[in-house]
Amino acid sequence: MPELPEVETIRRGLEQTIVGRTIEKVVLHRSSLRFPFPHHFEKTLENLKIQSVSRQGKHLLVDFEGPAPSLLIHLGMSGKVRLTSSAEITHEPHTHVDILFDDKKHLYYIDPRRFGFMRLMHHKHERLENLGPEPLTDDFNSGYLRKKLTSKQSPIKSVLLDQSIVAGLGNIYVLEALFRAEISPFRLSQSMDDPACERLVDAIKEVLEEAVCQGGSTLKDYKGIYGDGGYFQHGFSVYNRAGLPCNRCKEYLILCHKQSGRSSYYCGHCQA
DNA sequence: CGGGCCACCTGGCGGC
DNA sequence: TGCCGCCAGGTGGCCC
Repeated sequence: MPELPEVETIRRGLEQTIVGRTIEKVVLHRSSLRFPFPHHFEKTLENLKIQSVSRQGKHLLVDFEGPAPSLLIHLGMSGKVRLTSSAEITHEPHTHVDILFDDKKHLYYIDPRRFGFMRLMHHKHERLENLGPEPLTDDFNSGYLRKKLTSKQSPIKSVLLDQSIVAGLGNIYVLEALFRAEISPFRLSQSMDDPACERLVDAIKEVLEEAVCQGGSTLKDYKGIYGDGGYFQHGFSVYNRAGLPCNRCKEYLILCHKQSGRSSYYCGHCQA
């Protein structure tokens, strides 16, 4: 589920509910997700008081008061975070982590495919290696993008999926932004001139901001920390719309072609 | 080294 | 009904 808008929605939900709370107990229902949990993971977190919840790209970062490592969470493809009162004990399948707070609420981590992971970051403010700029900050601008694109041999879509170029985009929002910028996902990066880079940067910011406002996109899985879905999927122009009419030209049908193993949806008429 | 491809997992869906 | 192949919001590692 999770690209930047979904992770940001979760971050906002957690910020309002767990900041100031203290972890009483951590229970793991398996020893690894994508990677093994750190040694002494549970004991390290117990009795820590949450100071803030932040986000870098698709990563969630939980910081604690006092000298303590930060908790880094990546949701992979199917990871979900659910906050429930003590009354709701309903464990859905694939619940791998159970964190109990001092107000007796549980934070569950659920992840059927187990592509997600958790880490402890011991160096405060340690930058996540290899993460590019946040797309919604001024560090991500057309000058920056143009410079990054000139040396690339690959099509524009692959570059935008590279988290070291810009952090937080995934298949959905890359394709939606390319449609808005009227740029084909197959266009070679080197052919992107200044006007094209400006259109693309604007489109990326616009799409992400709208999606964040709507609580992200819910496809198969739910997303909010209370199990509530987002609404941006109703605003898709191309994603999952193969065979439906393009809502810009109203004439051609949205196409779907594989691009390095993943589906690319686009309008062959509006995007060049 | 850059870029393409596969593997890692489970579940849901459509087709036969 | 049942089985099979294919697909899915991500990304680290391998290979050329």
